[in-house]
Amino acid sequence: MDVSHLLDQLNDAQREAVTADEGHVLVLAGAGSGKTRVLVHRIAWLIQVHHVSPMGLLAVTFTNKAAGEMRHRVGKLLNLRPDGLWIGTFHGICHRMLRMHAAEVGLPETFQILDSDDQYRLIRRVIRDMELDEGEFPARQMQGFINHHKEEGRRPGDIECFDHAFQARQLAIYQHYQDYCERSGLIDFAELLLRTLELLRDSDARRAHYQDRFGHILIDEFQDTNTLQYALVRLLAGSKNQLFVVGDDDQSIYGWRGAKVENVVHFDRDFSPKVVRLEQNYRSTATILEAANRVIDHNAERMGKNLWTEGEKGEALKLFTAFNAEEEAEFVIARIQDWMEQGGRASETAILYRSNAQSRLFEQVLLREEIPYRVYGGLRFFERAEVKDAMAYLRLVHNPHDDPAFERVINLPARGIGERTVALIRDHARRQGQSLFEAARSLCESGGFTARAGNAVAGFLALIGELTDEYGQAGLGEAMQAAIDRAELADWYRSREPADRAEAREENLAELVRAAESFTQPFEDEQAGLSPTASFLAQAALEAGEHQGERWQDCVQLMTLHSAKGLEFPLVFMAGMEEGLFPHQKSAEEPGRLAEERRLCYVGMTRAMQQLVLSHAESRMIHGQTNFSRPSRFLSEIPAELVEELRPGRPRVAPAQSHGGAPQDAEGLSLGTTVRHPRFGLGTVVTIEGQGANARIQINFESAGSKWLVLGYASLERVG
DNA sequence: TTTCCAGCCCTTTTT
DNA sequence: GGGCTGGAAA
Repeated sequence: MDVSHLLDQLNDAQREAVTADEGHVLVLAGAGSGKTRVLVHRIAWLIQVHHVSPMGLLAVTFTNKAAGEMRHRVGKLLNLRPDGLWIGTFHGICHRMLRMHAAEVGLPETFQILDSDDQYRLIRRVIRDMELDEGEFPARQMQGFINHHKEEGRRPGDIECFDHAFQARQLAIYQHYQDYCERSGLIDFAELLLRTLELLRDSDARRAHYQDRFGHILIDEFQDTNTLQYALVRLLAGSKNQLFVVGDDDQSIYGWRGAKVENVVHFDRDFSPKVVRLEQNYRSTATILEAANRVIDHNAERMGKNLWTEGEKGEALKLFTAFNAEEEAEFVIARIQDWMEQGGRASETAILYRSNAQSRLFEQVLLREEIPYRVYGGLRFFERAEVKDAMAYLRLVHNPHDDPAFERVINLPARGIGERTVALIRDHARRQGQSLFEAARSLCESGGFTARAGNAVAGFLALIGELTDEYGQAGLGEAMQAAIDRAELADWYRSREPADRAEAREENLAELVRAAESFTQPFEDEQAGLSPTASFLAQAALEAGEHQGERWQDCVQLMTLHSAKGLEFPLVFMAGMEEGLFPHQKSAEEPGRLAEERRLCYVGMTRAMQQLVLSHAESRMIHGQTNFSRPSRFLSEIPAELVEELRPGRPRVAPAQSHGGAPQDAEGLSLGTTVRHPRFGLGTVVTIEGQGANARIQINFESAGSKWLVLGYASLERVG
């Protein structure tokens, strides 16, 4: 068989990884070195050359987006849909296994996944039920405590308690929370993994089954695996299956949420894999790579890697020092306008920052300049309050014992069921070991409520009952619509929120109905015996959807450095390069955390394809107070010869001109000249950088403010 | 029961 | 500076 199409487009190192024979493989894949390509081609290679059945392959990624892309690319390369091939996230794959063996792991058929918000609310509920001080045991912190232990594979009984009253209470909260989940058929994200691990560990039959099935296991972003995930991988691998692991220790930026870079080293030790390094970069200019390499060099304990490229040297990095954060934002947006003036697209530019709060200033300027932009982060579709409200009704129809769903909508919209009444239901439920739904019903029947509350609760129960009865014949979309209509959710938002806010919520509800209507159950879910509703609910929890709908628009991309991982842009800005902000204050003290900040810097720098612009402000408002800070230490780790410093804003001659060149170009523009621009009108030349058609000049326009323009493109007319 | 305001917190995020 | 929470007032 001709397999040249699988190898043609690969370089030597990539080919070595793709065609590796027997044994495990560890691919250390630098940024922009084509790791997804290697994974995709490896899968195709195994299927077409080694005739491995797609059924015998398991490919694991960290995000649904990555899984989707891999699935798509494998299909395209093989020119068919590889049915039976399991490609998914750790959580998605564990979920599927648990559905197939629900009874065996002690879960009801209708078990529901708790997302972090559900989990947080439930933990807060538990703490209140236990009558503990919420100041001493903040729910956020307890959520961290529980998830941390679960991710290390520890049940409450596995945690050593040194007879500390405080520690004992923390454990009690974990235990109560867990009991609550068991009772209501709920499972949080970490539990998906832990339950699966226990299933494979404790059941010889199941372990044997999956070990026999998956002869080849491929894992992406291995540096992001946590303890539980690595344990799962080891269990699934057994003694004979082949692991193909791709990762980059230099891009490990999630240590703070339990990821263990050490797993890369442990893998090397535990499995003695063939190690392949992908160091040729296909993304950035040589200058950008050199700068990034030099920064990451300051980290100790690296596995060692040096990115190189056959491509252009490219321009020097730019460094801008702003007086304050406002000026920094003005500068960045002016450079983007400049880029667009020259024919660049807004979507080719990204503004990266360390913390979300930094986006505000950029948004203000972008809004004023009427440049479309998109901010990553924030709430995603299925995390929006109105969507969760409507989904809670569907959850109750699917499983009335879903207490978090019950709590969410028992009085939403307000139907006169207050805290006292709900407390009564909770209390009854706890004493009877029932769900809130059952407790409410039995209290209704036994007349345990006041007349007023009783009517209200009966009304709510009847509503759920009606929806349940009708749902039998209806499709998912109709059921969703019915729930929204009957509950009168839209009226509720309209009655208590400003019109634009309420309208946005209504639009989201309409979108939710559309999503339900067009939902097609994944083939694998159907095989695992899930009902379409169960599939839909699970997917909403596991895959919360897009941050914002308008992807299509050509707009500037704003995001944190963390969310930029895996992406690339021709023009990248890294803003807020200041000590205290980046590296962040809270990470600066510990060497390990500082190293992670430096990796974050490396990740940011390697996003840039053509141009990288770094900026810092001498002062900025943080928490309502003006802070003064020094430039980030990472800036000083970049060799000076790779950086061009810009200091516009101050009326000062640019460096290029101080070397004797006349501060004037062929068209006779000089500082102070008045010019006319077709769009921006009249303005005064403030700064000139460079010469000839490539010269960049800053002009203070009378009405449009300060702009940076490239002389060759700007069609300026000299006035007077 | 609902609504409003003062006081609290404040790094990064996917599942 | 701004978003969320909980306690106090209507």
